[in-house]
Amino acid sequence: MSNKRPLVETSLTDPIALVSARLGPWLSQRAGGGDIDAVVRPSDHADAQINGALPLAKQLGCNPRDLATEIVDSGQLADLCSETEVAGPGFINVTFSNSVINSLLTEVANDEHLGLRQASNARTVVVDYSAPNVAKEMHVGHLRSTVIGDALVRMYTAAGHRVIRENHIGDWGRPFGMLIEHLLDLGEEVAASGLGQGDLDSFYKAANAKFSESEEFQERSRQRVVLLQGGDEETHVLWNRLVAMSTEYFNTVYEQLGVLLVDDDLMGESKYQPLMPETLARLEASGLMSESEGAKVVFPPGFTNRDGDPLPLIVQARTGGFNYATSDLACVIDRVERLHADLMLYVIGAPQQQHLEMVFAVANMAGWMPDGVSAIHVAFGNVLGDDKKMLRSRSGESVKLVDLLSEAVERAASAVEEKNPSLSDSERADVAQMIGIGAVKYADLSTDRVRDYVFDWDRMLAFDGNTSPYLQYAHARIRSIFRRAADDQVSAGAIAVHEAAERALGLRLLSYPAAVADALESNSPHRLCTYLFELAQLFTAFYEHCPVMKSEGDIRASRLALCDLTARTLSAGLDLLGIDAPEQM
RNA sequence: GCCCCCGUAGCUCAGUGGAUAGAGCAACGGUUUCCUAAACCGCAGGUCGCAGGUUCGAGUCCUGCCGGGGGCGCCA
Repeated sequence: MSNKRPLVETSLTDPIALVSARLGPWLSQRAGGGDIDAVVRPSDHADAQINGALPLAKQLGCNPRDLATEIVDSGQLADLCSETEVAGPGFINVTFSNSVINSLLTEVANDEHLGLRQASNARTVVVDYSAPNVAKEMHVGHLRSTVIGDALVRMYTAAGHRVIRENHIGDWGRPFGMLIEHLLDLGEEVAASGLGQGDLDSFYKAANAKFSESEEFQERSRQRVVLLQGGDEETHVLWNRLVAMSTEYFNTVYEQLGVLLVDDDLMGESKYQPLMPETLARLEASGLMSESEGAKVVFPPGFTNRDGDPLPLIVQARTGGFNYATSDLACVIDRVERLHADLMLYVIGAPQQQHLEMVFAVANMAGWMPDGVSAIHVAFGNVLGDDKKMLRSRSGESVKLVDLLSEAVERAASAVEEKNPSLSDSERADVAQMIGIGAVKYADLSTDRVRDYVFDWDRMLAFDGNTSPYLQYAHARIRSIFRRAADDQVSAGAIAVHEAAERALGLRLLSYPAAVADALESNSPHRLCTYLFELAQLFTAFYEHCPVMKSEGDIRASRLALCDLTARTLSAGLDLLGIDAPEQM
């Protein structure tokens, strides 16, 4: 039961949710018990359609149209709907009454959360995302994890949950012997000037090249790993330098990208090292662990290798070393027992699926994930170039994230310069930052995350279509109305929809909490993107057909209020995606 | 060989077991003394990869194929 708690509290201002809540108990009583979903959905045929009569009629063995009629005649909908009609095999098409829409809109307009309620049963959600490697460049592969994770953090927080961000950086393991030796060879100051300025690739590559060329360097590196793992003080000082230089660099990227990650969120591989022996001991004690080919392993059922034999999760290598399976298991223990996580999200690429399934399976077998605790792999696909292959730079290397972001801002700046020359240099720079970064993020968030997507500058920066600039522009247009309205001493008032375009816009505004819920429940930010795009389209239709400043009295006050609510909804929705909404552009 | 993911309009993508599968872009045709035309309206465009099955009802669920991508023991 505990894991059936809704992640987003049912909206009290969404008429679809109200109808659903109203009919649920009635249907349940009619069916003689059990939870019955009225299956209320937005409809092309009316404001909404109720589909629940069909499956229930089947269950009760009665005629679906008769049951639909019975539902209509029950009077349950009388105060919410101005029209109800039984259609087809047993659908009920409903039209919400304008007075209900008006009062709900006025209520939402006065709610700083726009109808989104705080979870009454807040969960503790750990979000594992970004995870760059120390002394290695951040590339487009980190973009997806960082951007999707950031959006999820913002959405869960907005829904009232306690969210713990964890940046599981790669700061431990075999390569660090080599990296520390290279640091010593270069001298710390030289290394600092390179790493600090974001030239991580050449540092790593140089170390790697030396490693493959020089046996002497290899030997030093091996010894250095031993020193590092043995807790040698001088080695740890050097290692700390290396980590600090990298994380400082990561922070500049996070700042440019506008994500919430800070140093307090760092929870690298190294942090779990001390927990590994105990993790192993607990596996041993549980009787799950066995030995295979010299390694300590656990065989979770249902996984097989190339030859069809059981596939082990290796928790201790033949050499005695721990690996990422061990640390991921230690991670589960830490998150459940120290952080008291209810829900653990792993924003990690799709190729890791089997590994994570095995880790979760073993953690479950060991009893480390009790009832009510769940772990979800929030998987994502690749970023592709226009050749439909993994995005690469012209030289064939992976694209540095910083280069990609600065190009986005440059492209946005020239677009803004062309379209709005009246902005000052500093205004243009600010706006270009919001548009450029927003475009990159939105392109990443607006399609189903599990699919690959094609990275296309022209499409993501277009001011038409399902893009961030389009949404930002819709917002900026509304804000410009209020700059003028301020001069006229007019203000927003109670909302009363009359025209079809007003009504359609108003209804969509009321479904903002449902859109957030949809996105959250499937950990799919693109559902929120789709909602915001449709909202922006409905706004432009409204703005086309319904004069705002040129209307008068209550109508103008109502339309101004609709404009204001739309701007706030766009801004809030974009904010949940980690995207800024400029006042002008 | 086994397992996972993806396949929807020319292109990029939405689509919660519900009615006639929708947007955007591109193309075509319109709208401009009008609040930001960076817009809007219209028109066209589909064997939802293929074949079975479950269901009152399948793009959606199940099975098998085809095509693309990925994974499959001591790196993370």
